Parts: sequence; C-alpha cells; structure tokens
Amino acid sequence: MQRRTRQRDAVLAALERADRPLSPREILGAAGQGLPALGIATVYRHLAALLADGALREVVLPGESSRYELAGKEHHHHFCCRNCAAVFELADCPGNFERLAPPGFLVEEHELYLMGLCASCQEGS
Amino acid sequence: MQRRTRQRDAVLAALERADRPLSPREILGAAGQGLPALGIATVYRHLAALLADGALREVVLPGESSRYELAGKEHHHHFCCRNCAAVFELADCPGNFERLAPPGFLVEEHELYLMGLCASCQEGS
DNA sequence: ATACTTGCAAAACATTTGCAGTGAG
DNA sequence: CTCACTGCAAATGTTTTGCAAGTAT
Repeated sequence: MQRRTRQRDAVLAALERADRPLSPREILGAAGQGLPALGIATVYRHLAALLADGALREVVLPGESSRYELAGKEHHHHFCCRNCAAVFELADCPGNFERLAPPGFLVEEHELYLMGLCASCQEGS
Repeated sequence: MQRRTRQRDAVLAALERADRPLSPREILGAAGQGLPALGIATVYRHLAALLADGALREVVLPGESSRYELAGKEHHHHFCCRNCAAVFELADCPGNFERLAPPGFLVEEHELYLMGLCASCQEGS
C-alpha cells in the first residue's frame, strides 16, 4: 500500500489544481512550488503508482510526453489544438463503440481524440 | 524533394508487407533483412520525411513507441489487445465527431482507439 | 523499529544531429 | 558533378533504477 507523504500529496494537489492533463515536467514544476527539493524521479514513481491504482488516467499525444489527469472525473475525451498544442476536455462521448470491433473481440475501453484548431488559434490565422 | 534510394524503398516495402502498424525498431528489423547495414537513424529520417509528405500515418499507443503505417489506406481506427499488445485495424468509423468539440473549434482530424481483449486472448483466460 | 519513500546520480532507452564518405540524378 | 542520403558515433531528452538516508506508520 502507498503511504501518504508530502510528495504524494503535492503531486495529487498539482493535478487537482489543473484543469487540463499535465506532463511529468509540468507536475514537477507545479508541485515543486511548495516543495523545492522534489525530484523528477519521485514524480514518475508516483505517477506510475497512482496509474496502477487507477487513480490517474494517462493522456497520450503524438510527439509529446504523456500527460496525466485525475481519474474519477466523468468519462470524457480530448481535443488537441495543432497550433498551440493545448489540450481541452470534451463534454460528450458518443459511446457504443463495441460494434466496431471484430466479432469475438471484447471492448473494455476506448479513447477518442479530436485534433484541429481551438477557438483562439482560428482567429489568428 | 526526396530521392529514391535502396533504404527508402526498404522502409516502404516493410510497411507495405505488414498488415499492422510497425515501430521504428520493427521497421529496422524488417527492412534490414535485405539491407543489413541499414541504420536506425536512416529509418527515423525516412519516417519523418514520409510523415511530413503525408505518405505515412503515426499510430500512438500508451507506453509504447509510435508505430507507423502507410497512409492512403481507407480511413480506419485501431483495436489494441491489452493482453498480447497486438494492434488490429477496425473496419468502420462512426464519423461525425464535429459536434463534440466546443463551439468555435475546428475539427480537422480524429483518432479512435478501442482496447480490450482480442479473440484469441479471450479464449485463453 | 520496520520497511516504504526520497533525492541524487548513474543507467537505460528512444530519438536527433554532426560529419565525412557515398551514390542518385 | 552536385547535393541529398547514409552509417556511425556523439548528443539530447526522457524515463527508470540503485542506493544510502529520511520518515510515515
């Protein structure tokens, strides 16, 4: 079982404070505010542990390191702006993807990403 | 413009031969059969170039390096078996994801992954 | 007191780049 | 003949590990 430590709380607090998925680097930065000696290795260790516990979700994007967000939020997906690389959460999920899989396959989870331009980047272009 | 070289052909041939997305390592292995001195750097360089040309698609999965497949195939998505990690292609796409994005956002692309157990891994359990 | 956690530095990997030689056009 | 392409090795950058010291329980 995991112990409750200052570092663990700092990682979780950083993720709670954020309204978007954070990369390990960003978590180190955010959590390191009130805990300067925090090491990146510790961040990775907690991310792995929390992920295994199902307390976090991993958000994978092409060309960037994985980002992490608290699980337990309502099921949702992400929009990634190809210009500013910001990641937004989507409200809805069409669901019902089981029928897409070949017969005999068991669908347990699904992941959906939309990509394009966010509202502010569209104005600029 | 890109020149036509033995290495470039080998990379493309490896991808054509495969019925699933390949990682850079796998491509090196497959393409290296008939071209032993082929270097991993060259593979990466061609993947980057072909990707930029739109000749390839990048398939990103949690925890593994990106895989690549020929573009130009019909639009499709992937199923990833959580047991054997094999990646399968799906036939259909529900499409029409524009409505999921917040107002003002432009959806240019989308990516959908299903995860679960493939037919053979389900039997074994 | 016990044994899980930490930070640091080193290790392991994955990916990119510099360079001089090679080869396509 | 030129200049893009190649292989190699070195450089980057990211994630993981070993270990002695710190600390929650």
